[in-house]
Amino acid sequence: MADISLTLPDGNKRSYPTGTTGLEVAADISKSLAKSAISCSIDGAHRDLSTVLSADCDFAIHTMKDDAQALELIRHDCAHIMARAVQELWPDTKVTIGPVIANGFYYDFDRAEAFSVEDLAVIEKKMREIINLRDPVRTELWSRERAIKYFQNTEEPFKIELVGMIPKGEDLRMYWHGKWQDLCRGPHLVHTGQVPADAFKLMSVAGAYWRGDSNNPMLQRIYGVAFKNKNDLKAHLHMLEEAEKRDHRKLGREMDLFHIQEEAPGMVFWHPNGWTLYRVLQDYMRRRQIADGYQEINTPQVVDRKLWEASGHWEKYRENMFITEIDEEHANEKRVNALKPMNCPCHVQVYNQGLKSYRDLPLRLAEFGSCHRYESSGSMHGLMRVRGFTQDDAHIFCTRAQIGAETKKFIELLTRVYQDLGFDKFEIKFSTRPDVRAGSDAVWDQAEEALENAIKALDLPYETDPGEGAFYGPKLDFKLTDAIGREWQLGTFQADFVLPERLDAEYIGEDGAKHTPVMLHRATLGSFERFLGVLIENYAGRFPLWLAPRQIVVASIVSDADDYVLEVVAALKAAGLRAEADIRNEKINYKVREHSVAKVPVILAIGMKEVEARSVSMRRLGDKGSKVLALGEVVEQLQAEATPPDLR
RNA sequence: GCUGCUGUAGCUCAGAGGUAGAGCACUCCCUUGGUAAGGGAGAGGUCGAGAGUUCGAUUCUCUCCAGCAGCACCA
Repeated sequence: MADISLTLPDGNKRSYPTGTTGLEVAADISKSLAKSAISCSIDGAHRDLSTVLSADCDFAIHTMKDDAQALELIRHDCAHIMARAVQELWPDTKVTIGPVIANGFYYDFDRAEAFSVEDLAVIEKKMREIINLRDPVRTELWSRERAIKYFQNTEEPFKIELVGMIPKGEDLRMYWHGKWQDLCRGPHLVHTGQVPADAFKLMSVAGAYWRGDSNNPMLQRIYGVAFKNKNDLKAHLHMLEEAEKRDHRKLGREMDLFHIQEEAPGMVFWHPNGWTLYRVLQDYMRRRQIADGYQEINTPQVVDRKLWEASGHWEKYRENMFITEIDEEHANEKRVNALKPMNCPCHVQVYNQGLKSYRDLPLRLAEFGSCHRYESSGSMHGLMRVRGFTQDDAHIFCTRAQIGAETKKFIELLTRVYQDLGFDKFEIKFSTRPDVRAGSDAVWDQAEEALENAIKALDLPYETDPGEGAFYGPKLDFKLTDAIGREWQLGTFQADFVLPERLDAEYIGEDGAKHTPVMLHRATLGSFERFLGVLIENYAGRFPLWLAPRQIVVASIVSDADDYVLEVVAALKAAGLRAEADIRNEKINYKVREHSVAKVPVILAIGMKEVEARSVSMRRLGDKGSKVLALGEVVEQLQAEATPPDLR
């Protein structure tokens, strides 16, 4: 048999007879390597050690020290071991798929009875038993027919469907550990004992549609996390606990920012603290936008269906709209109105008042527009996904030639705003023309080029999402990652060739003829609600002074200091700071603790020493100690710090 | 919308077929204490809503509403 040549990662070459397996190579290199090996890479592709080598290649043996490969295998094998455990415990369960995901894995099952949280512990126990068996993992290539026949016998309808989905000509691979068998592309570990028995945990059960389609039956998905060792698992669970602590819903309650109640699902009741935060952010955005050439407007929230029919929303978006019908008893005429789900049609109405010249363009109309959308009940989530919200919306009416400059201008604004608010990193997604679209290819060419060139000119990284643009134009989406690692699409920038035409927007060009302007829909924060949710989690409630709803509490240590406390509060307020007095009959320890828990950034403690010296003892949130400073000095320092970034 | 779970005092949660309990918060009293909980007393609940079973339901059953996790959705 002819030899094949393997190039190892260190550059050395070794020759073996064709038909040698990865494991045999490992054994040939060293006995200990054979023992610690978990998988191999053949020309960069991750494979089982049992893979038969049949050609010259770059070859590498992986051990548990190779994080990427080790974690992939551990998690994937965990999914299989879980599936086996479940089928051993409840043989009537049908298996489907079980992929690796961030930090772990899941497996989707079909079973008449629901898995309970208590079942998870039972399954975990069974999984440990399987791991302890150290069952060797065996694999074979099967023909399509044989696989289908097998799954018909074992009554696994989902697996039969999967076989049907695998492209013709591709091999089907079967895996076994013990008697348990599954269709899988692999690779897998050498034996079940290689999965660390103390580094995985089953986390939750939830429904998931078969193949992600809501027309399909719902399966039961069990989620698990798995790591290389117990410490990594512990660290991950700890991270989850920390993430839970900064959940904006929890902080919203603790910091008395807002609440949502049954009578108005998905609508926010802002409390004084939360509304202060909201207003500080809104005032900041308003200044930034006006400085950038926007004009602020305000448009109606309840608008006759005729406008929504004209804009196309009635046809395309009706199921997400709140419709209001006027009570016939009180109306002469029956009208059907909708709460606006978007501001754009109203903005065109403002644009349409009076004839516009090309000299008026670009015309930037901004509105903190209150919108309502009927979101499905299961999709709502605190402030992140609500039914009533306010966008920092604006529409730029411009010529096609102006798209590029406006794009660049907007991205610059957005970058500055995100930086000011503590987000240094965001991703840009550039979505190009979909198959079904309005407008000529020439117009799309021009718009796509304008958007892309703007990103390039600013030297920002972006990724292109071909075909994901709206039917009316290409778009840019701006995504932030929050503290819990979730990605939120906040900012957006969309070119629109359709709506201005539908709603008869026009301008007189240099040539004296009427033209249709391009409309650029854009939002920086997206909605105040969602953005504040992200902001709360990003700062874990510990806002920089300029954003903090409660900035300073001045607390007396003894009641003889109360008058001076009130004087200090007055001085701080006069300097435009948000300050409160705490002259309750409580110990300073108690006051410090309470205001620290409430995440007030600055506590000024006042005892008789401070009264006499006309000073204050300043404690910053999170600090252990305090600093004594002259009153005037503190006012000046805090005032500077509390100045919004755009006014510094 | 779908699957599962949950809904008891302002908050976090315990509880049982015979109309309820803890801690914190709140009110009052004592305490004037120097940087993350001083002590005592008191008040506070139609046990998410409706229907059914039962002598009796907050507890069991059903329906609805809301929340949570995930899925689907987010033109």
